[in-house]
Amino acid sequence: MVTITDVAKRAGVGLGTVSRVLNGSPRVSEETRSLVEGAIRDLDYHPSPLAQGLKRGRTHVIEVLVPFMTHPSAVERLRGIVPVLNSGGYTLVLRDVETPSQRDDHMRAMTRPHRADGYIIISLTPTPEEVAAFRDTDTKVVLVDAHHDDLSSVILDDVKGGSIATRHLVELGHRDIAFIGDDMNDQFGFASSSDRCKGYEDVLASSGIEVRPHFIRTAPHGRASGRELATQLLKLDRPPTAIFASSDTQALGVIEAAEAEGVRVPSELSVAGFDDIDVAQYVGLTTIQQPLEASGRLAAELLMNSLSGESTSVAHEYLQLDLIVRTTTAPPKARRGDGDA
Amino acid sequence: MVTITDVAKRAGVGLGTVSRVLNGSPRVSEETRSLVEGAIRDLDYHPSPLAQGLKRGRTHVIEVLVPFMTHPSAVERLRGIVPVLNSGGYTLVLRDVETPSQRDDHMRAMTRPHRADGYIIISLTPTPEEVAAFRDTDTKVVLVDAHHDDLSSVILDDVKGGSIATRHLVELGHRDIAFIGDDMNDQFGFASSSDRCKGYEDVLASSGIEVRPHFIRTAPHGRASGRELATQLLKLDRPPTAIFASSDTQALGVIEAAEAEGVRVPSELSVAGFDDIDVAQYVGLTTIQQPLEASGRLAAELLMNSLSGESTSVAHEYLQLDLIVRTTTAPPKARRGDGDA
DNA sequence: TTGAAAGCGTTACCAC
DNA sequence: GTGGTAACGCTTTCAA
Repeated sequence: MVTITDVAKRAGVGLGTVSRVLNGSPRVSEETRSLVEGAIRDLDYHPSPLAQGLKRGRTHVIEVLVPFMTHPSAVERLRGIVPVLNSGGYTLVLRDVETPSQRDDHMRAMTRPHRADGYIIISLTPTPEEVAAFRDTDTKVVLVDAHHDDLSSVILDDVKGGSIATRHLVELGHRDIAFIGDDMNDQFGFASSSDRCKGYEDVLASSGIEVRPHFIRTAPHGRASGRELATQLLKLDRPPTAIFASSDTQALGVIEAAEAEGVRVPSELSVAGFDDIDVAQYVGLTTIQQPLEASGRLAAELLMNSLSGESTSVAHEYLQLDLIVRTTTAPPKARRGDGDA
Repeated sequence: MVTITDVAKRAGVGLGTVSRVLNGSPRVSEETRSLVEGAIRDLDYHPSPLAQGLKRGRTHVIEVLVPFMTHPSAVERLRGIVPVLNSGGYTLVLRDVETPSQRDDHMRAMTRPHRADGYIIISLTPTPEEVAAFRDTDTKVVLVDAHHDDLSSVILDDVKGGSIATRHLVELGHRDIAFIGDDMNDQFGFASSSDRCKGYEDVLASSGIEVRPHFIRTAPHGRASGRELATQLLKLDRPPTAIFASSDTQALGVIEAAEAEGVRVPSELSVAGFDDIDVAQYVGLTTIQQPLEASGRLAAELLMNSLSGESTSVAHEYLQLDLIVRTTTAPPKARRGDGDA
């Protein structure tokens, strides 16, 4: 292993001088500088990030905390984060969160010294105690898809998104509209699903449609749970004519359920999702598009600015939402049961 | 920041003793140990990974080098890698490779000291010089979806996979079968695509079907390129009745092209892919399934074993391949042009 | 402008 | 068993 001492010897200077050259100090003569640079090249010397980190108190590492990192929306956000980190010369450490205890462990670990220079937290809301710990230890944090007044964040108006999707369904003529979302009692504290549900309820109420509790179903995130929930709904005496799922992943499960039950989409059942993940266009899923990649990019940029000391204030970036109408939503047909009753 | 010295003071012992407790040395009395453990708990002390790393010469970090980390197959492999690393207490550093120069930079950087304890390289084949550097610096490396005699790897028999897919098409009755794959001249040196092409050629030859060069087309990996290549093929005077794409991603592009050209799948064009990524089942894509997640898991396990000194030898794990017949392949129809000519 | 030396937080060796 | 100390590779202060 070639160290700074080796370089110093080779160049015939003190190791302090090599360090100065390395760090671009102006207090080095031109000749000395090129001498040292030559030695560095000859020896193919690269400073130890560990030693630098220990001395400087900074690691040049950014950690990304993300629940279920293989979920399509997480991947899209990462896609936005990575290039920004790269161009800033930062190393990306990925912390996948699959259980509540992992969530807690990682949140706690964030305030430990020598860990990372900054953190991007996706879809997870820190508790007040955790936020207090961030403040006390001056830990740089940016939230994505989660909100806290004291922390910078990149967010979207989930209530509004839920409204847009539901209004689309209402305008199509649907009145029996069900909602499928993430379990709101889960220990992760995902907030977006319940906010989307609120938007759903708002629109129903303002459209004079009764909000029926048995039309609102939640389960842990995932395609399988979406499918299961939809199957229950479809087996109801009076099933919904439209289902708004709070994520595309779950909407995909809904479509699976419809297929399995022999219910045609969209003629017998309209399905709307949320996110516009990659697959959505293949299945022609009507959905609320949120700029996932941009959200990652923005978050990374916010963090870079905070790290470079450019911006010290808390910022909240709101993302644009768009309704993408594809082929899984249509006006409802006259209900089979309606004539007979 | 609380250091080992603080703990030592609090416990009223020397800092060497604290270190011994930390590292589970047997040469500590029971009483002293619990005294120290109490102090550690009281102070919520956690050793600095930087200082430990510097001293020990190990970082407890595993780097994963992956081209286009957001590609579905990369994500699936990562899904397998993550839990193994976690359970081993390792931190995951992700290096996304998007350009040849990034590839080279990261490969070179791997042999630098204090970087990571081990590396998982996905879909990238190191050059002989790079392998020599690994050997000289005793760098622990496991390859996934790439092969080198001197490096442990998790691989599949791409030639065989290409054969299986092509044979399926031949058995269906196709004789005009085209191949679409990754650019073999690209600077990444992806080998799998060309191996799959070899399997394709083998089967054609042994089936008495002429291998026509203009039926073999390659371009940089991606859906868009698959689409473009397929469009060219479809516009030929005598277009193929089946296309074997060396990846599902490209096969998806082929299907897009067929749609755009008004060519029906599978009645007018059969399409087979490779990988069985998540989307494949949605579009009913016939494909060669490879256990992507398992490949990540195996690679991580191989690396863990190598790191723990359990296994010092080079190992090559072969993955199982399965043909998944869905709805994008069917016997060819009598060719429109055949009667007229 | 440069060299020497202290110190970052830890481990491991050497005395006791 | 335990405490002190050197050393890991680097940055930065202090003299010169």
